[in-house]
Amino acid sequence: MAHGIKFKLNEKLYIKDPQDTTYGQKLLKHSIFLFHKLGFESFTFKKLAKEIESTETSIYRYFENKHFLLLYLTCWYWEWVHYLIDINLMNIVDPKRKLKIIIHNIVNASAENPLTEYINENVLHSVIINEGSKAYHIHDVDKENEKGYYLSYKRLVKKVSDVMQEFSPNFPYPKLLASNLFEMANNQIYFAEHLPDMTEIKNRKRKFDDLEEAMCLITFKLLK
Amino acid sequence: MAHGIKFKLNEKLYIKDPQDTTYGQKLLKHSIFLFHKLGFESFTFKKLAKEIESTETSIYRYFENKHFLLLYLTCWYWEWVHYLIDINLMNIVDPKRKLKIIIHNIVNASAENPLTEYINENVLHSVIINEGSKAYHIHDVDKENEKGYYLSYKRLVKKVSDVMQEFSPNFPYPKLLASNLFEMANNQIYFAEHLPDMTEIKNRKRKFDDLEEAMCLITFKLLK
DNA sequence: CTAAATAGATAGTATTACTATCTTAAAATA
DNA sequence: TATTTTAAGATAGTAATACTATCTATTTAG
Repeated sequence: MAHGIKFKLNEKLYIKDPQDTTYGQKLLKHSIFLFHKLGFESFTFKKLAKEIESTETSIYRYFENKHFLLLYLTCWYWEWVHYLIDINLMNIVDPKRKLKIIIHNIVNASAENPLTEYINENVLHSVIINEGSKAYHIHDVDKENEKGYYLSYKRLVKKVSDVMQEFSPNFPYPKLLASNLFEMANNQIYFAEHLPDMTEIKNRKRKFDDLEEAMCLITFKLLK
Repeated sequence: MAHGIKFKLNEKLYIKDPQDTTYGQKLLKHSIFLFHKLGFESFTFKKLAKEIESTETSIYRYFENKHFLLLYLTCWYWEWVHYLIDINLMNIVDPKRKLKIIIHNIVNASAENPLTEYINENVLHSVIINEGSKAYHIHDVDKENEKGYYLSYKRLVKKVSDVMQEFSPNFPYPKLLASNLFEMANNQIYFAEHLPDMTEIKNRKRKFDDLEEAMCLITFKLLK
Protein backbone atom coordinates (compact mmCIF):
# COMPACT_ATOMS: atom_id res chain seq x y z
CA MET A 1 0.00 0.00 0.00
CA ALA A 2 1.04 3.53 -0.78
CA HIS A 3 2.98 5.27 1.95
CA GLY A 4 3.69 8.91 2.49
CA ILE A 5 0.67 9.95 0.44
CA LYS A 6 -0.27 13.61 0.49
CA PHE A 7 -3.74 15.03 -0.10
CA LYS A 8 -4.06 18.34 -1.87
CA LEU A 9 -6.30 20.50 0.28
CA ASN A 10 -7.60 23.99 -0.39
CA GLU A 11 -4.63 26.34 -0.10
CA LYS A 12 -6.51 28.94 1.87
CA LEU A 13 -7.02 26.52 4.75
CA TYR A 14 -3.48 27.04 5.95
CA ILE A 15 -0.76 29.65 5.92
CA LYS A 16 1.86 27.02 5.29
CA ASP A 17 0.99 23.42 4.45
CA PRO A 18 1.86 21.28 7.48
CA GLN A 19 2.17 18.20 5.28
CA ASP A 20 5.33 19.73 3.74
CA THR A 21 7.56 19.93 6.82
CA THR A 22 8.45 17.58 9.61
CA TYR A 23 7.45 20.28 12.08
CA GLY A 24 4.05 20.54 10.38
CA GLN A 25 3.57 16.80 10.45
CA LYS A 26 4.37 16.73 14.15
CA LEU A 27 1.86 19.53 14.60
CA LEU A 28 -0.87 17.55 12.80
CA LYS A 29 -0.10 14.35 14.66
CA HIS A 30 -0.32 15.90 18.10
CA SER A 31 -3.26 18.14 17.24
CA ILE A 32 -5.35 15.05 16.51
CA PHE A 33 -4.50 13.55 19.89
CA LEU A 34 -5.08 16.85 21.67
CA PHE A 35 -8.46 17.48 20.00
CA HIS A 36 -9.35 13.97 21.05
CA LYS A 37 -8.20 14.52 24.61
CA LEU A 38 -9.60 18.02 25.22
CA GLY A 39 -12.39 18.55 22.70
CA PHE A 40 -12.51 21.55 20.40
CA GLU A 41 -13.54 24.12 23.01
CA SER A 42 -10.73 23.44 25.48
CA PHE A 43 -8.07 22.94 22.81
CA THR A 44 -5.62 25.86 22.52
CA PHE A 45 -2.50 26.50 20.48
CA LYS A 46 -0.62 27.11 23.71
CA LYS A 47 -1.43 23.62 24.96
CA LEU A 48 -0.54 22.14 21.58
CA ALA A 49 2.74 24.05 21.61
CA LYS A 50 3.58 22.58 24.99
CA GLU A 51 2.73 19.10 23.69
CA ILE A 52 5.16 19.38 20.76
CA GLU A 53 7.70 21.35 22.81
CA SER A 54 7.37 24.38 20.63
CA THR A 55 5.77 27.82 20.83
CA GLU A 56 2.41 29.34 20.00
CA THR A 57 4.13 31.63 17.50
CA SER A 58 5.38 28.71 15.47
CA ILE A 59 1.93 27.12 15.24
CA TYR A 60 0.44 30.43 14.11
CA ARG A 61 2.84 30.26 11.15
CA TYR A 62 0.82 27.27 9.89
CA PHE A 63 -2.77 28.08 10.85
CA GLU A 64 -4.71 31.26 11.45
CA ASN A 65 -6.54 29.71 14.40
CA LYS A 66 -7.83 26.42 15.74
CA HIS A 67 -10.92 26.52 13.57
CA PHE A 68 -8.78 26.25 10.44
CA LEU A 69 -6.74 23.47 11.98
CA LEU A 70 -9.92 21.48 12.68
CA LEU A 71 -11.21 22.25 9.20
CA TYR A 72 -7.90 21.10 7.72
CA LEU A 73 -8.15 17.79 9.58
CA THR A 74 -11.78 17.44 8.56
CA CYS A 75 -10.93 18.00 4.90
CA TRP A 76 -8.07 15.54 5.18
CA TYR A 77 -10.56 13.04 6.58
CA TRP A 78 -13.01 13.55 3.73
CA GLU A 79 -10.23 13.20 1.18
CA TRP A 80 -9.14 10.07 2.92
CA VAL A 81 -12.64 8.52 2.82
CA HIS A 82 -12.87 9.54 -0.83
CA TYR A 83 -9.56 7.84 -1.49
CA LEU A 84 -10.68 4.68 0.32
CA ILE A 85 -13.87 4.58 -1.71
CA ASP A 86 -11.98 5.15 -4.96
CA ILE A 87 -9.49 2.35 -4.50
CA ASN A 88 -12.13 -0.07 -3.23
CA LEU A 89 -14.45 0.69 -6.13
CA MET A 90 -11.84 -0.07 -8.77
CA ASN A 91 -13.07 -2.73 -11.19
CA ILE A 92 -16.48 -2.90 -9.52
CA VAL A 93 -19.35 -2.43 -11.98
CA ASP A 94 -22.43 -3.56 -10.08
CA PRO A 95 -23.91 -0.44 -8.45
CA LYS A 96 -25.35 -2.48 -5.60
CA ARG A 97 -21.91 -3.79 -4.71
CA LYS A 98 -20.56 -0.27 -5.12
CA LEU A 99 -23.04 1.08 -2.58
CA LYS A 100 -22.24 -1.64 -0.10
CA ILE A 101 -18.55 -0.83 -0.35
CA ILE A 102 -19.27 2.88 -0.01
CA ILE A 103 -21.31 2.36 3.14
CA HIS A 104 -18.63 0.16 4.58
CA ASN A 105 -16.05 2.86 3.99
CA ILE A 106 -18.21 5.67 5.36
CA VAL A 107 -18.99 3.87 8.61
CA ASN A 108 -15.94 1.81 9.12
CA ALA A 109 -13.44 4.49 8.16
CA SER A 110 -10.70 2.77 10.08
CA ALA A 111 -7.16 2.23 8.99
CA GLU A 112 -6.00 -1.32 8.55
CA ASN A 113 -3.27 0.15 6.40
CA PRO A 114 -2.23 3.57 7.67
CA LEU A 115 -1.51 5.99 4.86
CA THR A 116 0.84 8.24 6.75
CA GLU A 117 3.09 8.17 9.72
CA TYR A 118 1.87 11.50 11.02
CA ILE A 119 -1.90 10.94 10.92
CA ASN A 120 -3.49 8.32 13.13
CA GLU A 121 -6.62 7.60 11.12
CA ASN A 122 -8.44 5.90 13.98
CA VAL A 123 -8.02 8.76 16.41
CA LEU A 124 -8.86 11.21 13.62
CA HIS A 125 -12.06 9.26 12.94
CA SER A 126 -12.94 9.68 16.60
CA VAL A 127 -12.24 13.41 16.43
CA ILE A 128 -14.48 13.71 13.37
CA ILE A 129 -17.29 11.87 15.12
CA ASN A 130 -17.06 14.16 18.12
CA GLU A 131 -16.06 17.51 16.63
CA GLY A 132 -16.35 17.24 12.84
CA SER A 133 -19.64 19.05 12.40
CA LYS A 134 -18.22 22.08 14.21
CA ALA A 135 -15.94 22.61 11.20
CA TYR A 136 -18.89 23.75 9.07
CA HIS A 137 -21.48 24.79 11.64
CA ILE A 138 -20.03 28.25 11.95
CA HIS A 139 -21.39 31.73 11.51
CA ASP A 140 -19.23 32.48 8.45
CA VAL A 141 -20.25 29.30 6.63
CA ASP A 142 -21.34 31.21 3.50
CA LYS A 143 -18.06 33.09 3.17
CA GLU A 144 -16.05 29.93 3.74
CA ASN A 145 -18.19 27.98 1.31
CA GLU A 146 -17.56 30.63 -1.35
CA LYS A 147 -13.85 30.18 -0.81
CA GLY A 148 -14.26 26.47 -1.50
CA TYR A 149 -13.37 25.20 1.96
CA TYR A 150 -15.99 22.45 1.86
CA LEU A 151 -15.32 21.15 -1.62
CA SER A 152 -13.88 17.90 -0.28
CA TYR A 153 -17.13 17.10 1.50
CA LYS A 154 -19.31 18.21 -1.40
CA ARG A 155 -17.35 16.12 -3.91
CA LEU A 156 -17.67 13.11 -1.64
CA VAL A 157 -21.42 13.56 -1.37
CA LYS A 158 -21.63 13.92 -5.15
CA LYS A 159 -19.70 10.72 -5.71
CA VAL A 160 -22.04 8.75 -3.45
CA SER A 161 -25.11 10.46 -4.82
CA ASP A 162 -24.08 9.55 -8.38
CA VAL A 163 -23.80 5.88 -7.51
CA MET A 164 -27.22 6.02 -5.88
CA GLN A 165 -28.68 7.47 -9.03
CA GLU A 166 -26.97 4.81 -11.08
CA PHE A 167 -28.53 2.13 -8.88
CA SER A 168 -31.92 3.75 -8.70
CA PRO A 169 -32.48 6.43 -11.38
CA ASN A 170 -35.97 7.29 -10.14
CA PHE A 171 -35.16 7.96 -6.50
CA PRO A 172 -35.80 11.69 -6.08
CA TYR A 173 -33.38 12.50 -3.23
CA PRO A 174 -29.93 11.00 -3.88
CA LYS A 175 -28.01 14.03 -2.56
CA LEU A 176 -30.17 14.28 0.55
CA LEU A 177 -29.72 10.59 1.20
CA ALA A 178 -25.99 10.71 0.57
CA SER A 179 -25.35 13.67 2.87
CA ASN A 180 -27.65 12.12 5.44
CA LEU A 181 -25.67 8.87 5.35
CA PHE A 182 -22.48 10.73 6.20
CA GLU A 183 -24.13 12.63 9.02
CA MET A 184 -25.93 9.54 10.26
CA ALA A 185 -22.74 7.49 10.34
CA ASN A 186 -21.05 9.89 12.73
CA ASN A 187 -24.12 10.79 14.76
CA GLN A 188 -25.25 7.27 15.44
CA ILE A 189 -21.81 6.26 16.64
CA TYR A 190 -21.79 9.36 18.85
CA PHE A 191 -25.20 8.37 20.22
CA ALA A 192 -24.11 4.78 20.76
CA GLU A 193 -21.13 6.00 22.75
CA HIS A 194 -22.77 8.79 24.71
CA LEU A 195 -26.57 8.87 24.41
CA PRO A 196 -27.52 5.23 24.01
CA ASP A 197 -31.27 5.87 24.36
CA MET A 198 -31.19 7.53 20.96
CA THR A 199 -30.24 4.49 18.90
CA GLU A 200 -30.41 0.71 18.67
CA ILE A 201 -26.67 0.58 18.01
CA LYS A 202 -24.94 -0.68 21.15
CA ASN A 203 -21.60 0.68 22.28
CA ARG A 204 -19.52 -2.44 21.83
CA LYS A 205 -16.75 -3.62 19.56
CA ARG A 206 -19.12 -4.59 16.78
CA LYS A 207 -20.85 -1.18 16.73
CA PHE A 208 -19.40 -0.17 13.37
CA ASP A 209 -20.54 -3.42 11.79
CA ASP A 210 -23.98 -3.07 13.40
CA LEU A 211 -24.33 0.43 12.05
CA GLU A 212 -23.13 -0.65 8.63
CA GLU A 213 -25.84 -3.29 8.56
CA ALA A 214 -28.49 -0.77 9.60
CA MET A 215 -27.34 1.73 7.00
CA CYS A 216 -27.35 -0.90 4.26
CA LEU A 217 -30.88 -1.95 5.17
CA ILE A 218 -32.04 1.66 5.14
CA THR A 219 -30.27 2.59 1.92
CA PHE A 220 -31.47 -0.39 -0.12
CA LYS A 221 -35.01 -0.21 1.20
CA LEU A 222 -35.13 3.40 0.09
CA LEU A 223 -33.51 2.91 -3.28
CA LYS A 224 -35.41 -0.22 -4.23
CA MET B 1 -54.42 29.01 22.73
CA ALA B 2 -52.55 28.88 25.98
CA HIS B 3 -50.45 31.93 26.77
CA GLY B 4 -47.68 32.42 29.24
CA ILE B 5 -46.98 28.70 29.33
CA LYS B 6 -43.87 27.59 31.20
CA PHE B 7 -41.86 24.45 30.51
CA LYS B 8 -40.24 22.66 33.42
CA LEU B 9 -36.62 22.18 32.50
CA ASN B 10 -33.89 20.37 34.42
CA GLU B 11 -33.10 22.53 37.45
CA LYS B 12 -29.36 22.12 37.11
CA LEU B 13 -29.38 23.89 33.75
CA TYR B 14 -29.65 27.26 35.42
CA ILE B 15 -28.75 29.00 38.66
CA LYS B 16 -32.04 30.86 38.69
CA ASP B 17 -34.86 30.04 36.27
CA PRO B 18 -35.10 32.92 33.77
CA GLN B 19 -38.72 32.05 33.04
CA ASP B 20 -39.61 33.23 36.58
CA THR B 21 -38.60 36.89 36.34
CA THR B 22 -39.13 39.66 33.83
CA TYR B 23 -35.38 40.21 33.78
CA GLY B 24 -34.84 36.54 32.98
CA GLN B 25 -37.43 36.64 30.21
CA LYS B 26 -35.72 39.66 28.69
CA LEU B 27 -32.45 37.75 28.94
CA LEU B 28 -33.91 34.78 27.07
CA LYS B 29 -35.55 36.91 24.42
CA HIS B 30 -32.40 38.82 23.55
CA SER B 31 -30.11 35.82 23.86
CA ILE B 32 -32.04 34.11 21.06
CA PHE B 33 -31.60 37.13 18.80
CA LEU B 34 -27.94 37.48 19.73
CA PHE B 35 -27.14 33.79 19.16
CA HIS B 36 -28.85 34.22 15.81
CA LYS B 37 -26.88 37.35 14.98
CA LEU B 38 -23.43 36.30 16.20
CA GLY B 39 -23.38 32.52 16.31
CA PHE B 40 -22.38 30.57 19.41
CA GLU B 41 -18.64 31.22 19.17
CA SER B 42 -18.82 35.03 19.01
CA PHE B 43 -21.64 35.32 21.51
CA THR B 44 -20.55 36.61 24.93
CA PHE B 45 -22.37 37.54 28.11
CA LYS B 46 -20.82 40.99 27.89
CA LYS B 47 -22.43 41.60 24.50
CA LEU B 48 -25.73 40.24 25.75
CA ALA B 49 -25.52 42.50 28.79
CA LYS B 50 -25.04 45.50 26.54
CA GLU B 51 -28.04 44.39 24.46
CA ILE B 52 -30.35 44.29 27.47
CA GLU B 53 -28.70 47.32 29.09
CA SER B 54 -27.52 45.31 32.04
CA THR B 55 -24.27 43.85 33.33
CA GLU B 56 -22.35 40.61 32.92
CA THR B 57 -22.67 40.01 36.66
CA SER B 58 -26.44 39.95 36.48
CA ILE B 59 -26.45 37.39 33.67
CA TYR B 60 -24.07 35.17 35.62
CA ARG B 61 -26.72 35.05 38.33
CA TYR B 62 -28.90 33.05 35.91
CA PHE B 63 -26.44 30.90 33.98
CA GLU B 64 -23.00 29.47 34.69
CA ASN B 65 -21.86 30.20 31.14
CA LYS B 66 -23.07 30.49 27.57
CA HIS B 67 -23.06 26.73 27.06
CA PHE B 68 -25.77 26.32 29.67
CA LEU B 69 -27.76 29.16 28.17
CA LEU B 70 -27.68 27.48 24.76
CA LEU B 71 -28.55 24.14 26.35
CA TYR B 72 -31.44 25.78 28.17
CA LEU B 73 -32.79 27.18 24.91
CA THR B 74 -32.27 23.83 23.20
CA CYS B 75 -34.19 22.01 25.93
CA TRP B 76 -36.93 24.61 25.74
CA TYR B 77 -37.10 23.94 22.01
CA TRP B 78 -37.36 20.17 22.48
CA GLU B 79 -40.08 20.62 25.09
CA TRP B 80 -41.87 22.93 22.72
CA VAL B 81 -41.77 20.44 19.84
CA HIS B 82 -42.96 17.75 22.25
CA TYR B 83 -45.81 19.99 23.31
CA LEU B 84 -46.75 20.70 19.68
CA ILE B 85 -46.76 16.99 18.90
CA ASP B 86 -48.83 16.20 21.99
CA ILE B 87 -51.59 18.68 21.28
CA ASN B 88 -51.71 17.81 17.58
CA LEU B 89 -51.86 14.10 18.29
CA MET B 90 -54.87 14.38 20.60
CA ASN B 91 -57.73 12.18 19.42
CA ILE B 92 -55.66 10.75 16.56
CA VAL B 93 -55.63 6.97 16.56
CA ASP B 94 -54.27 6.02 13.14
CA PRO B 95 -50.48 5.63 13.53
CA LYS B 96 -49.87 6.64 9.93
CA ARG B 97 -51.64 9.96 10.50
CA LYS B 98 -49.76 10.30 13.77
CA LEU B 99 -46.44 9.96 11.99
CA LYS B 100 -47.39 12.49 9.37
CA ILE B 101 -48.30 14.99 12.06
CA ILE B 102 -45.08 14.26 13.93
CA ILE B 103 -42.95 14.84 10.85
CA HIS B 104 -44.80 18.04 10.13
CA ASN B 105 -44.08 19.29 13.64
CA ILE B 106 -40.43 18.26 13.58
CA VAL B 107 -39.69 20.00 10.31
CA ASN B 108 -42.08 22.87 10.36
CA ALA B 109 -41.52 23.78 13.99
CA SER B 110 -42.76 27.29 13.41
CA ALA B 111 -45.10 29.28 15.55
CA GLU B 112 -48.42 30.25 14.10
CA ASN B 113 -49.53 30.74 17.67
CA PRO B 114 -46.67 31.96 19.82
CA LEU B 115 -46.68 30.38 23.26
CA THR B 116 -44.83 33.12 25.05
CA GLU B 117 -44.08 36.75 24.69
CA TYR B 118 -40.42 36.32 25.52
CA ILE B 119 -39.50 33.50 23.14
CA ASN B 120 -39.63 34.05 19.40
CA GLU B 121 -40.10 30.48 18.26
CA ASN B 122 -39.12 31.17 14.66
CA VAL B 123 -35.79 32.75 15.51
CA LEU B 124 -35.20 30.04 18.11
CA HIS B 125 -35.83 27.42 15.42
CA SER B 126 -33.17 29.09 13.32
CA VAL B 127 -30.74 29.09 16.25
CA ILE B 128 -31.38 25.38 16.81
CA ILE B 129 -30.74 24.63 13.13
CA ASN B 130 -27.44 26.51 13.24
CA GLU B 131 -26.15 25.91 16.75
CA GLY B 132 -28.34 23.24 18.35
CA SER B 133 -26.01 20.29 17.95
CA LYS B 134 -23.28 22.20 19.81
CA ALA B 135 -25.39 21.88 22.95
CA TYR B 136 -24.62 18.16 23.18
CA HIS B 137 -21.46 17.80 21.10
CA ILE B 138 -19.25 18.68 24.03
CA HIS B 139 -16.38 16.98 25.78
CA ASP B 140 -18.31 16.50 29.03
CA VAL B 141 -21.32 14.90 27.32
CA ASP B 142 -21.22 11.83 29.59
CA LYS B 143 -21.22 13.84 32.80
CA GLU B 144 -24.01 16.07 31.54
CA ASN B 145 -26.02 13.10 30.33
CA GLU B 146 -25.75 11.54 33.79
CA LYS B 147 -27.18 14.73 35.26
CA GLY B 148 -30.16 14.37 32.95
CA TYR B 149 -29.53 17.45 30.83
CA TYR B 150 -30.67 15.74 27.64
CA LEU B 151 -33.81 14.10 28.94
CA SER B 152 -36.03 16.42 26.91
CA TYR B 153 -34.44 15.24 23.68
CA LYS B 154 -34.38 11.59 24.70
CA ARG B 155 -38.06 11.65 25.69
CA LEU B 156 -38.94 13.23 22.38
CA VAL B 157 -37.05 10.56 20.46
CA LYS B 158 -38.79 7.87 22.52
CA LYS B 159 -42.21 9.32 21.78
CA VAL B 160 -41.56 9.26 18.02
CA SER B 161 -39.90 5.88 18.17
CA ASP B 162 -42.92 4.43 19.97
CA VAL B 163 -45.30 5.62 17.26
CA MET B 164 -43.01 4.12 14.64
CA GLN B 165 -43.12 0.80 16.41
CA GLU B 166 -46.88 1.03 16.65
CA PHE B 167 -47.08 1.62 12.90
CA SER B 168 -44.51 -0.99 11.99
CA PRO B 169 -43.78 -3.46 14.83
CA ASN B 170 -41.16 -5.33 12.83
CA PHE B 171 -38.94 -2.43 11.83
CA PRO B 172 -35.70 -3.06 13.73
CA TYR B 173 -34.43 0.53 14.13
CA PRO B 174 -37.17 2.85 15.38
CA LYS B 175 -34.90 4.80 17.75
CA LEU B 176 -32.21 5.19 15.13
CA LEU B 177 -34.77 6.38 12.60
CA ALA B 178 -36.41 8.75 15.07
CA SER B 179 -33.17 10.40 16.17
CA ASN B 180 -32.06 10.53 12.58
CA LEU B 181 -35.27 12.32 11.57
CA PHE B 182 -34.59 15.04 14.12
CA GLU B 183 -31.00 15.45 13.02
CA MET B 184 -31.96 15.28 9.35
CA ALA B 185 -34.62 17.94 9.71
CA ASN B 186 -32.14 20.49 11.00
CA ASN B 187 -29.22 19.42 8.86
CA GLN B 188 -31.04 19.43 5.56
CA ILE B 189 -32.41 22.91 6.19
CA TYR B 190 -28.89 24.01 7.08
CA PHE B 191 -27.60 22.48 3.86
CA ALA B 192 -30.39 24.06 1.82
CA GLU B 193 -29.49 27.45 3.24
CA HIS B 194 -25.71 27.21 3.17
CA LEU B 195 -24.41 24.16 1.28
CA PRO B 196 -26.99 23.60 -1.45
CA ASP B 197 -24.92 20.96 -3.26
CA MET B 198 -25.58 18.61 -0.37
CA THR B 199 -29.34 18.31 -0.80
CA GLU B 200 -32.22 18.45 -3.25
CA ILE B 201 -34.08 20.83 -0.92
CA LYS B 202 -33.93 24.31 -2.42
CA ASN B 203 -33.55 27.40 -0.26
CA ARG B 204 -36.89 29.00 -0.94
CA LYS B 205 -40.05 29.72 0.98
CA ARG B 206 -41.41 26.22 0.46
CA LYS B 207 -38.27 24.52 1.79
CA PHE B 208 -39.91 23.29 4.98
CA ASP B 209 -42.78 21.76 3.03
CA ASP B 210 -40.35 20.22 0.54
CA LEU B 211 -38.36 18.66 3.33
CA GLU B 212 -41.50 17.44 5.05
CA GLU B 213 -42.49 15.67 1.84
CA ALA B 214 -39.05 14.10 1.51
CA MET B 215 -39.05 12.96 5.11
CA CYS B 216 -42.53 11.45 4.79
CA LEU B 217 -41.48 9.54 1.69
CA ILE B 218 -38.36 8.24 3.44
CA THR B 219 -40.12 7.34 6.67
CA PHE B 220 -43.01 5.46 5.12
CA LYS B 221 -40.85 3.66 2.60
CA LEU B 222 -38.71 2.44 5.48
CA LEU B 223 -41.56 1.49 7.78
CA LYS B 224 -43.70 -0.21 5.16
C1' DC C 1 29.62 30.66 0.93
C1' DT C 2 25.95 33.57 1.11
C1' DA C 3 21.00 34.40 1.20
C1' DA C 4 16.68 32.89 2.26
C1' DA C 5 13.61 30.33 4.91
C1' DT C 6 12.30 28.27 9.30
C1' DA C 7 11.62 28.00 14.07
C1' DG C 8 12.59 29.71 18.94
C1' DA C 9 12.38 33.42 22.40
C1' DT C 10 10.39 37.22 24.43
C1' DA C 11 7.10 40.70 24.99
C1' DG C 12 2.93 42.79 24.72
C1' DT C 13 -2.34 43.75 23.80
C1' DA C 14 -7.32 43.21 23.67
C1' DT C 15 -10.82 40.23 24.79
C1' DT C 16 -12.93 36.50 27.26
C1' DA C 17 -14.60 34.20 31.11
C1' DC C 18 -15.18 34.53 35.02
C1' DT C 19 -15.28 35.93 40.85
C1' DA C 20 -15.74 39.10 44.71
C1' DT C 21 -17.68 42.75 47.02
C1' DC C 22 -20.38 46.58 47.91
C1' DT C 23 -24.50 49.49 47.12
C1' DT C 24 -29.15 50.54 45.89
C1' DA C 25 -33.89 49.64 44.69
C1' DA C 26 -37.85 47.00 44.94
C1' DA C 27 -40.83 43.44 46.84
C1' DA C 28 -42.36 40.59 50.53
C1' DT C 29 -43.47 40.08 55.28
C1' DA C 30 -44.18 41.13 60.20
C1' DT D 1 -45.50 51.18 58.45
C1' DA D 2 -41.15 49.41 59.38
C1' DT D 3 -38.12 45.82 58.39
C1' DT D 4 -35.87 42.28 56.14
C1' DT D 5 -35.13 39.60 52.24
C1' DT D 6 -34.14 39.52 47.39
C1' DA D 7 -32.77 41.13 42.91
C1' DA D 8 -30.00 43.83 40.18
C1' DG D 9 -26.37 47.56 39.23
C1' DA D 10 -21.63 49.23 39.79
C1' DT D 11 -16.94 48.60 40.19
C1' DA D 12 -12.80 46.07 40.41
C1' DG D 13 -9.88 42.54 39.59
C1' DT D 14 -7.73 37.92 37.81
C1' DA D 15 -6.27 34.17 34.86
C1' DA D 16 -6.57 32.49 30.46
C1' DT D 17 -7.26 33.05 25.53
C1' DA D 18 -6.29 34.62 21.07
C1' DC D 19 -3.66 36.73 18.95
C1' DT D 20 0.63 40.33 16.82
C1' DA D 21 5.30 42.16 16.61
C1' DT D 22 10.02 41.81 16.68
C1' DC D 23 14.40 39.97 17.16
C1' DT D 24 17.68 36.00 17.14
C1' DA D 25 19.55 31.47 16.03
C1' DT D 26 19.72 27.68 13.02
C1' DT D 27 19.06 25.13 8.84
C1' DT D 28 18.61 24.71 3.97
C1' DA D 29 19.09 25.99 -0.89
C1' DG D 30 21.26 28.23 -4.66
